[in-house]
Amino acid sequence: MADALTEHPITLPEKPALEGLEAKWGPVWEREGTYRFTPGRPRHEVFSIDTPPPTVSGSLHVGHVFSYTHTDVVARFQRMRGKSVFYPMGWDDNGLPTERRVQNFYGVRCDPSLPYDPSFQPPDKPGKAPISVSRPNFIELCERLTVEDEKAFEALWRHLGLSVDWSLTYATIGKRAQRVSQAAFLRLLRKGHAYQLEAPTLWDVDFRSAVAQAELEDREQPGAYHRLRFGKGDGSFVEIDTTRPELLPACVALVAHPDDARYQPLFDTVVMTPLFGVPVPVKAHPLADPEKGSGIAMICTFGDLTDVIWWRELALPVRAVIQTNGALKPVTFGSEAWPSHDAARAQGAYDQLANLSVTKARTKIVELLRESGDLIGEPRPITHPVKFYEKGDRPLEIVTSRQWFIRTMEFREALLARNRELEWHPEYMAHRLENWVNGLSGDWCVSRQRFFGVPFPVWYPIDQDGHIDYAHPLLPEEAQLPLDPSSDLPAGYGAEQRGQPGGFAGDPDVMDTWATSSLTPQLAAGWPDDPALFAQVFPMDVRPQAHDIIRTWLFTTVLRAELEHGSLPWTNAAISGWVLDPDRKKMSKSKGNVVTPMGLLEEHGSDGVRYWAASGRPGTDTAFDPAQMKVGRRLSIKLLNASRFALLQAEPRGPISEPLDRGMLTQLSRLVADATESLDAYDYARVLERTESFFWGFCDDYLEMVKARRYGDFGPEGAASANSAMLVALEALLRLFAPYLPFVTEEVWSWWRPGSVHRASWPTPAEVVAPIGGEDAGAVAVFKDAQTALADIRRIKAMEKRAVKSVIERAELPKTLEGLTPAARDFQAATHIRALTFGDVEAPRLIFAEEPVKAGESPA
RNA sequence: GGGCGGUUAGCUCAGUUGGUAGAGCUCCGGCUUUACACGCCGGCUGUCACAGGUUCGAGUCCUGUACCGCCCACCA
Repeated sequence: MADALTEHPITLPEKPALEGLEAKWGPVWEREGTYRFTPGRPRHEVFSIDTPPPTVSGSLHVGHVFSYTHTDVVARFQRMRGKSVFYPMGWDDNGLPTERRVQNFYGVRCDPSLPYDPSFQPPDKPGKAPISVSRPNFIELCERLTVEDEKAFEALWRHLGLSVDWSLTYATIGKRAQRVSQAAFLRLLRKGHAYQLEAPTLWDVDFRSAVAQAELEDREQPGAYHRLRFGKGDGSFVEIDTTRPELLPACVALVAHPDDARYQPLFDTVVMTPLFGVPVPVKAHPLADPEKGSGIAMICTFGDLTDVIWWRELALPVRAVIQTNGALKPVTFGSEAWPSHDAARAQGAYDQLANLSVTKARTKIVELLRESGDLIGEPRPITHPVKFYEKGDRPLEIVTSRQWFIRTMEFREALLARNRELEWHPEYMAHRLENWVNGLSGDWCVSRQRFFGVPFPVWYPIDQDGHIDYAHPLLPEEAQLPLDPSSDLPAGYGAEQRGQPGGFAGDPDVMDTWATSSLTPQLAAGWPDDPALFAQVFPMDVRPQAHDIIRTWLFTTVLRAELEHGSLPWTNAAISGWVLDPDRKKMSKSKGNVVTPMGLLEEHGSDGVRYWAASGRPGTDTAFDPAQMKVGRRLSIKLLNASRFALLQAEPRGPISEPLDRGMLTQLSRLVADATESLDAYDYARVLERTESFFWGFCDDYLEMVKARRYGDFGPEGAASANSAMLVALEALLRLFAPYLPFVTEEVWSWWRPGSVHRASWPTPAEVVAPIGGEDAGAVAVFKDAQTALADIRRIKAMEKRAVKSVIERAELPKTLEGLTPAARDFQAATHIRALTFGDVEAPRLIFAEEPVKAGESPA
């Protein structure tokens, strides 16, 4: 048959091997532009990926290899289906990890009040005292350092075989990222979706910055209930439990449940705080839990988020004592804010607390309360969850400060509707976002009191008295972006007016890192400067990411796309699990169980490691398992050798007439149909499993049974049928495996097919059965019976410890296997059966040609 | 407290619309077989977490329970 497969010459290596394939093919792919995105194609011919940008100041670990492989499999599949794949790589160099690394590496500190110094060069080695540099200089240093990190990352990704288009890279710092972040922010501001407010805010006292709800985590901390008594004025007392006695001076009310009969008589009466003699009202509120403590609680400004709710809903005054550094600020009793029945005593007590940290103040006040007799009994130790900033070391406080917010609360319904529109893989992950949106308690606080990050592109006028007029911000034109209000000037002002009465002041804050990360689709897709590219790739097809950052990255990206574009940012969210160590714990550095990815790739081969990764099902945490990598490596080697066998003697060729050949191809076409459907649904693990399973059957049963015929034992027509079928199967199998094992499949492809397998078209069921004129279900039945009988014969030979090639003079098989008759010749050749009959027997009855191997055992 | 996922062989996991329990690894035994000893063939191993229910029939569907894990929560 003069088919297309013979047009290309076949060149086979003597001894094929996996070693060196990464080094061989990586440069070829780069040179040939195999993975290059083609601009200009219409949206429906594009598959675009919102690649997660790894944090470059960190290090890549096996978890990255795991999840990025999943994305790459999908990318390769879509490319083979004919899509132009937009597969960029981002570098996340924004945020605290980079800030710290740059500080330490160069020995510098950022001082946003300094002007930009274009000639600044950092010292070769960091000095003892940190050098202060301007924010623009600091960002330059960051970009310089991360370039080195990015090179190492890229080398690893290339070695792993990610089919990223390396001409499409972006960063989350630098001018472009700032321009996008600032432009998006200004648009929100002009639409009224961003606003500024002075309000109680979650505050990290070490970072001295506000943090957002999404950045919180609970940690179990030791604490203690302290029972305090408040005087009712008639000589009797009411007792409350608190874990934060140091906030007693910040107490503004007591609260109990409206239905709590014990405290109903006290509602709207006034009681006196111990030590300080501050009169506070007793209030009723449904959030008070009668079961907790004594059933009545003190409200402080602010001990926790419940205090904020009570304070707001009960319209209570503010008596803040925690400063931004976490110490208690000095206050004056007898003042308007701190009335007291005994101001001198109150001040005497408080002066011992002022300027102490929270923990020291707690110890001190317990001492004072014990002396005064207001502490009832001793503190009862408990363990309770306390809110922390996820990167912080001390519990969060709540501090009143001016912050920027992006509206989220009023868009909750819209976001829930978008969530229903989004296709999640696996589907159940949608609950995570739904729960998070339903649980939102406030708008998104996006400002951070850090130096490094994207500045808010905003200035404020300063009036003649030197007061900053926050209500009338000075905004730039979008064309001016990016800018830094600490060095750039608002229109109509001169540099000498900075900070002067009648002049202006730049907004000192920077944006939350998620304010930039939430724009990765826009950042990668050229928004707002390249509308053609943007239209070609946005909304993107898929966001791949892990499940732990659904509430942060995924949520904020959906929010930003809704607010800016009124659409989803992508149509699919593919969620990958974590890599767990064999003890089922998350792999982590601190546990010392992290393996370097490059070492793994070198030991098991990239294809071997990818095999392990791709066997982890979407959303499912997967055990780190080198044994699976060895299996993947073995599969790759098998692919080399089986391909070599198929190609070793590819002539003669001709019509595929033999039932085993036709049955095998029919099964393969069904596999192709299933694989295509599953990959469309992101179920890459299933496809690998099915394809692998077929392939082993192909090698162990099909190839073994057609071997003799293929070598010409039954004439040229039989050989031609086998050869042609094998090549059709091989060509399809290589393409099915290509997304998973890109190196070995490319190697084999290069022996006999032109171009790259990764640019070849994805196989279709019709194409596989075309040479046999469509599916041949009858041949499948023949193949299956032959396989069953083959296993039976092999079992008997193994049990009797006979050689595989030992000859069987006569065999009688159960009638249930009679279906193999059309392939009897192949079957008998593979099993070395001379005469074959079928009868009413349960199991095969075999008469071997020679005497049994074991002495004393009679022939069957 | 709310939500989600899981529980199948010693280990890691498949099991598509209900129809006689599977794979790989491990372990054991065998085989120099003209693609592969980086190989091949075979064997052992299960009250499908538990209790009910629906059904001719349940690993699969329904209800409940237990345990593991994750996410969330206003945690005095």
